[in-house]
Amino acid sequence: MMEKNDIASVLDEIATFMELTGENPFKIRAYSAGARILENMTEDLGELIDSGKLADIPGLGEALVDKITTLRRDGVLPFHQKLKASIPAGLLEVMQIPGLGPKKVRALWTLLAVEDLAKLKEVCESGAVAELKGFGEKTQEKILEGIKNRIAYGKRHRWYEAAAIAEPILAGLRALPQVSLAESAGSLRRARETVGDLDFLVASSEPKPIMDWFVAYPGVKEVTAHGETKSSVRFENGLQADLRVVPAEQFYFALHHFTGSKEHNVAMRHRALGRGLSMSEWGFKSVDEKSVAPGATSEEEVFRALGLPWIPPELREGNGEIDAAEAGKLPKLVQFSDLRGVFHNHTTESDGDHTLDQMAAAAEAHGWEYLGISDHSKSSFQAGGLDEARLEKQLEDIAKLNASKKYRVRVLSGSEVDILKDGTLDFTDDVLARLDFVVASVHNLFTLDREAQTARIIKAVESEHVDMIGHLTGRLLNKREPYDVDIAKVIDAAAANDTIIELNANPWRLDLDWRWWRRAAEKGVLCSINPDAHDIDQLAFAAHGVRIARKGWLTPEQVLNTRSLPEVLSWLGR
DNA sequence: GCCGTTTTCGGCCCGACTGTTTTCAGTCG
Repeated sequence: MMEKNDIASVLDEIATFMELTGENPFKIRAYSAGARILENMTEDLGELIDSGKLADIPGLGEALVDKITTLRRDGVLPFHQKLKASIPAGLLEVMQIPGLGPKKVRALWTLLAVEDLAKLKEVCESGAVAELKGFGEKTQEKILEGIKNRIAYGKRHRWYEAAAIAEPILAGLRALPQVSLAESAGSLRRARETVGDLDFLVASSEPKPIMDWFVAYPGVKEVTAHGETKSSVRFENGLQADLRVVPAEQFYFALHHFTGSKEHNVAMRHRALGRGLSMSEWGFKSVDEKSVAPGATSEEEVFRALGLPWIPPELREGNGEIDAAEAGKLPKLVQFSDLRGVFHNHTTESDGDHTLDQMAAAAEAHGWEYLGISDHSKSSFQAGGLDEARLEKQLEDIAKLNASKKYRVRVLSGSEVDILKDGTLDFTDDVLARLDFVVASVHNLFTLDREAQTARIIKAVESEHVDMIGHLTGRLLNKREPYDVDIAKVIDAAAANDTIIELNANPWRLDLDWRWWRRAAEKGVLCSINPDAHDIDQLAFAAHGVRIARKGWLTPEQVLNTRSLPEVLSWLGR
């Protein structure tokens, strides 16, 4: 049986193959769109298929439903296999080289027998590529450069790394005298966990000096485009950045357009057409050309023209945000300033870099009412996990610190207790009962099969003393895949047992993923935005968690640590 | 391949930029 994301990959592969065979572009788009739908779907695919409701999803017609059903059931699709057999597998990688699209790859394949990157490199180095019609010296060089850097180019960058590059550029753009408005757009503005490239948008009537400043920015390794209204550069680490300069009256249309997502824009354009307006990054145009189309001096006005309230960028993923906006049901999203404390933080007792006292001082500086300390338990030997005696000692230290009234922040005693292989915990119930809160996490046996991993975690969810489950899937962005766990089942168990699921705000983790939170919250699962800080600076990771919570449609009411200390203690039953 | 108050065919976003060629095709977003 094949899972959603694997089916999506097959559909994407079909789309790429069809590009190479010169299929109808709209047919290709339908397959790609189908893949995106599957990836963004949190409903159980098996249930949708069984109930016949898969076909109700816009974008999935008879043919795709049929193919998805076959893939899920058989794990293979004859249509896909046949297509695959007709095209060299290596061409998929060739397609990834910047500047190479289906037409050029097809030419390389049919005219120079290029079937993989090795052969591509060879024919570039021999000069054969530059001889081809439609190719030339520059293209040939660019391909070689692309082969050399393909790993760096292909990689998506974690949000905070992209943000660190974007912020000074944005500040620099705003400081230029020719610039009246500047924003960053794209997936950075939508707060995706990873960012493919940076999109800057500037309003100005004098683009040239702005473009010149941008392409000369320190750290730019390569200028891939330098035009009147658009320039593109690439930085040392492979991250690409685009800058577009538009007249002020187009700025908010362009900002909306380049913020995306693509799916959101498609839905917005569709809505505009229903109101007699054609919508693009340039603005509205009246379809009948008789009436004057509305302009916009803010993003709010873009939405208002379509009868909608402003939709926060985090929600613009084409997952029903427009329907919700129309119905007046957009969530009032949680904000960083709503947080009144944080759980799940470490000290020097286990693998943290700062002492209990230092962590408390740092939490106080954030203005928080409480700070939850949860060092590792004894089985996490590699992290200096605490045994019962050291935990006892830490309990006393925390009690003393609180009693001293040195800080106004109340330190809550906890443990990040290991979930053992069979789902039992690293401490016995009587030990756990003495703590203010308990986070239970998996730190080993990442490769257990789905059934065993799920059962193990659910057993912890059901444990009387476990208040929250830490980093549910264990993923490290760009580094380690999530472990194989049936998240929907864990969510159901968490709802049934009043167990919180953590939103681990470490920017490598951002776990649980934003795609699941809306469903979890609808089922009644409470979230806790936990920095998992291992030093005083990492307490600020909570901000990353807030962004992901917003992406997951969460309101302050659905997040435990927006509550006051008395409310939190009451919820914890202490 | 999908969709439909323009409904079973015919449209599906389209403009900027580059590199090639010399007026435009291909790529990208």
